[in-house]
Amino acid sequence: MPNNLNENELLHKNHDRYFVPGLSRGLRVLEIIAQADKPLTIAEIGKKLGVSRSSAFRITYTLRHMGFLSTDKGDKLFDLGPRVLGLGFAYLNRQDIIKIAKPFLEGLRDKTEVSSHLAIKAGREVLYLDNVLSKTSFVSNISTGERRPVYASPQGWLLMGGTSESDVRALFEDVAFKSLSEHTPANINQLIKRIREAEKLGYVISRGFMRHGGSIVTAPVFNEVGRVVAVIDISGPDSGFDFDKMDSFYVPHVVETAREISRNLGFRD
Amino acid sequence: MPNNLNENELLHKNHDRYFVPGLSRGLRVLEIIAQADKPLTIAEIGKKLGVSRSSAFRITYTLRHMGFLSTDKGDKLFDLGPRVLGLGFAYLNRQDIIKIAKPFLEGLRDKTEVSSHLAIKAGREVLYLDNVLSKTSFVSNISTGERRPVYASPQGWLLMGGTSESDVRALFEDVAFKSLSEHTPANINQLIKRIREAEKLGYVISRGFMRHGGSIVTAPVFNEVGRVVAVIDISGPDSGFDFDKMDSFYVPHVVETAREISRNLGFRD
DNA sequence: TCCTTAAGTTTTGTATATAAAACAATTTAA
DNA sequence: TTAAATTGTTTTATATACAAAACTTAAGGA
Repeated sequence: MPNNLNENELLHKNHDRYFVPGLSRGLRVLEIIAQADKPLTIAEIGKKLGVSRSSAFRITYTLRHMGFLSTDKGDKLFDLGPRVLGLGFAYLNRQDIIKIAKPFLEGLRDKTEVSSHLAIKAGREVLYLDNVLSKTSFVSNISTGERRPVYASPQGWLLMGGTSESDVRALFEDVAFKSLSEHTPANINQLIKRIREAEKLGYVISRGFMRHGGSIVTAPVFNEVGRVVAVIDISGPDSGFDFDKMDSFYVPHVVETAREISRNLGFRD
Repeated sequence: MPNNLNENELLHKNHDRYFVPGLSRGLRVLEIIAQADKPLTIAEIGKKLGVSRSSAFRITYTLRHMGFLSTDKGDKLFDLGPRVLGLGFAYLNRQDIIKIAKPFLEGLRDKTEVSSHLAIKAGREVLYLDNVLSKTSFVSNISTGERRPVYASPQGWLLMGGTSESDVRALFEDVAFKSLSEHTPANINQLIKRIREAEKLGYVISRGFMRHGGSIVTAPVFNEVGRVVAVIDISGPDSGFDFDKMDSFYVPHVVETAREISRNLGFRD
């Protein structure tokens, strides 16, 4: 994984002066373990991080004694510890937008009978902050905390609205565009086109996206200075939608709900 | 908060040799900000952490550039950044407890015909990790990812079992006890009483809790060292329960299911 | 207005965290 | 079974992270 090394180098070269390397590396160890699909050894961690075994040893030692990492009985394999949990949920608890949006999402769910969601942009990913489950078709295939690539999701395109072309290019410079469906843009130029279309239209409808038989209607939420700060959507299996009423029913409801949330964030049309 | 300092000292004295102080302090900055109910300045962070302003500056600089902290427009106030979210949810995804508990929760649902749930403690909140819907009485009013205040829920009291009185007081020191029903403790003393009762009894029955016409039967799940790590419950509208069979039927089933899950986590009575 | 205090930033000498190397303990291969 | 390779741990010389002090800017108070 040369990516890990590159990111490390990049951070070091750019912000050398005040950087605390031990901290940076420790947090990246947590993410490396989070992304790995199995517990890792010290040697593996060191290799992925691009540091010596002795340094990896000291970092894991610190994290383990603090409760951010746990080990198996032999102290050979490191996995995430319970102390990391507090951080993620503390973040969620402070996002006022969740509390503000909640009743509107519930209203939208009740009107459309489809699960509704709230998401923001976190780096190159769409991050789901809340989901309100449909009462009729029980399930949503998205849960709070889940992430999707920005480039490959309609919510992501809306969230990039208002971003300059050069900023978009900078953000996706070294990203491989994997084709997740026929709608996935294959390169940056196609992505920029999608972003501009979504921006102009003010909503996105997607059918058969990311997985078979799922559909999405999504619209942007603006803050007091008119920037896109979040998106809401209704989504679920195709069986939950009446496709004849897409433009006349679902879209207006989603767009209007997004606008109401925006107004509660201080947005004035 | 002298606690922060003490913990720091302790860690240093005990494990001096291989400790990475920058990492330890950075993570504690994240937790300090997570626990604070407002964004903090560099000076405040330094004070709470017990380090100089210049060190606090370097730590926040590092965390901010990595996306673990965000700042307001003036770069004066620091709050948690979106990157922390990934860590918490990665932990949840790996917690075998959800997979281990699932079949037992389903069995409990089938026997009792009431929706069953799994929850853990996350800070001052009860966090629902899984719900298994009743097939007869329509819905559960709880969904995965939802949170309830620890002090106001029977599950929360059980989850606080084994916690010392002083730790309980510290945790709820600055919490306002809102009365959510006639069963809600009105202050810390009443809460401690509830916790001890729940701990002694080994389960909690609650009728008309949190909302009209809802009941709960809940019991604790223990890990291999006998600590409470989770709770399970059955809950739903009163219409789903046969109240004559509370003690003879529902309670034994819930308690026994909790014990089976505990055994699968390594607990030995 | 000027003075005082406080907070953020930068510089710098020094205490110390770090990576390499050595060592110990496993695991793998022949 | 023995040798070679790999991994975890300890030591240690040195590169560097740290706290203090200096500097800069902003906020209050008289």
